[in-house]
Amino acid sequence: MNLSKRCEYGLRALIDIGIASELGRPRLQVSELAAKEKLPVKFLEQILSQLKAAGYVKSKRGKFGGYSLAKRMDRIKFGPVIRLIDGPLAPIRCVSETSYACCTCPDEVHCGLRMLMLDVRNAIAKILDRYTLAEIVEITLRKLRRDKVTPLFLQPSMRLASILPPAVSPLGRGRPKLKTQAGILETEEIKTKRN
Amino acid sequence: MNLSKRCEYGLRALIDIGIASELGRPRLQVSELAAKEKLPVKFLEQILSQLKAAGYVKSKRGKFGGYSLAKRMDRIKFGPVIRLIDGPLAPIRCVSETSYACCTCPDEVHCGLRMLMLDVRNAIAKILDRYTLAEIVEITLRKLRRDKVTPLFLQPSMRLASILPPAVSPLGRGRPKLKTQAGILETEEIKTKRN
DNA sequence: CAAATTCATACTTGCGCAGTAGGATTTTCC
DNA sequence: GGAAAATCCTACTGCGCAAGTATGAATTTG
Repeated sequence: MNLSKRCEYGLRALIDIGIASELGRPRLQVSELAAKEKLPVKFLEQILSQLKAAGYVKSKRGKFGGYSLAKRMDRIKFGPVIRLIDGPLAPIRCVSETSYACCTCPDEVHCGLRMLMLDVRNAIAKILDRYTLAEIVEITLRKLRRDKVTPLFLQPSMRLASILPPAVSPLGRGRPKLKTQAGILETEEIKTKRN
Repeated sequence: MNLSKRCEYGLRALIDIGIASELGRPRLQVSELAAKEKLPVKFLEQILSQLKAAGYVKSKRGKFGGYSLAKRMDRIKFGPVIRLIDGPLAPIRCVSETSYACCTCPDEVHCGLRMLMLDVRNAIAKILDRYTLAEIVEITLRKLRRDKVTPLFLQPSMRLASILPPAVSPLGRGRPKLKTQAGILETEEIKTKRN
């Protein structure tokens, strides 16, 4: 049930670019991204290259170049990005929608494990194929603003509150609707219970 | 989001032993299990050894030996078994309940990826930590009976319908309650849409 | 004792993850 | 035009782990 580092970094980058973009800096450099998230520059470079090839980001070369989003944030769902980098969401191939392969079991129709894993796959896909980058960015910004934290790639002169006054998006769009399902993302407080 | 073969085989074995047990054959040999699911004998042997060490099955050595369940089926949940073999359910460690590890990101509280993955983890755990072997076995048996299929490790002389007459469990317990959530497992028909 | 089983341990083989390395190409500024 | 700063491209590496194989010891039954 693991997300690869490669995929994790890729998603982090997308979210960061999305946030910066929403705050008026549509383009970020690989070195900035790597610095913020503390990850290897050259590795991230590769990942962004892959995301570019898949049409999620576009780049500008040379001095003051960098990466920006290639499509609208509300059109970027997480499921497809993860599938691109890590392969199918399904725990086992015989329940994959996008890359089915039959398994070794004698009777797929009456396979208990398959039924269980189909449920798991659907639960995962229900989340990852519904949430868009726009929603995650919006929620993150709301939390940042609530706690008066300034994102790192903003110049200290740029204040988050002044850039994004409460309840008004700089893009003029209303706050995205989040009527997906009962999830952490909808709640204001994240209860971080560990053990 | 992958389940390892090792884990898959282990779960298959548990389910098979559970089914056989419910049908009056509480002990199965590794060779039988391997033959039914078409998987390598020695590999499966290793896996069962691990499951034994963890207290899920017990074994009898020598001629006519084999493996049987070491605890009640309704006490065996899938989540812990998968954690045993494959490690944490969480896609990234910073949202793992059972083996948390902080990640490289600068601000865990405001990390959008973390919020998303926490939702995914919870969705997975909600299924795997709720369903028990007893429920999966019951559902499988019901489907087998409905379609008049005889499990392979039954002698042809043993008829499924005679062993498990409709709506009456040989153990005398009623049919398990499945009020978990809307899932494939509850529905009678599995819609196997692929593409 | 012989056959059939589990038990224990070691070994193999290949692949994929997580990077490194080095240079080519493009863009901007002086 | 040239230097600096970025992306782009390709190759390479280390190494850990998944997925088995292999061999034999210990145990149980007939």
